[in-house]
Amino acid sequence: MATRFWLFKSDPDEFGLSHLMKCPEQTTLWDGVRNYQARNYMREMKSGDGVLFYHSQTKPPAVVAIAKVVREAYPDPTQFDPLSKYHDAKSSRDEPRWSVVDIRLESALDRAVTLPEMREEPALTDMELLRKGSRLSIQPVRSAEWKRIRAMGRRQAPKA
DNA sequence: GCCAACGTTGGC
DNA sequence: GCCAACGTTGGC
Repeated sequence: MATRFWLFKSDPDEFGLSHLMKCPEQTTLWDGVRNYQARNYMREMKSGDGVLFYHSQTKPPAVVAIAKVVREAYPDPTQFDPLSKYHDAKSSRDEPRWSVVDIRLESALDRAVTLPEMREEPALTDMELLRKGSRLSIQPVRSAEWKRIRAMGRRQAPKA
């Protein structure tokens, strides 16, 4: 199956690129997702899939790094932990409700690709991220969008 | 800080 | 199974 591409939103106040860079092997499990659609996307992911690492709640919000999926979906341990804010009493170990994948940082972009820039980019007009009211924290990204954003993130912003 | 959009919950 | 109420997300 062909490599697929995804966008992961993170709130850098909670867990952003600087946190990911400090993780052992710059790898982390993506825990705490409590939205079924986002969960289902994680369950579709394959090792090697590409990840756009996005900071929300920043001024401006922006894609800041490239990562990749290095472990496919498995149960989110926080759902079983009564002390976790992600604890889910309705989930059971026999039938875990929530999943995680592991992602590893590949590289920070040379320059952040901001949301307003993306809105101005004709090649990106169909992106889920740019849809009004789009709140999904994990979204599929088309191959052409992936390439375009990577190009925009190189040292010099190319002409549109 | 505001508020629109969205998902979830729970009463009926 | 509908839908109003509520909580959350996230850009602005």
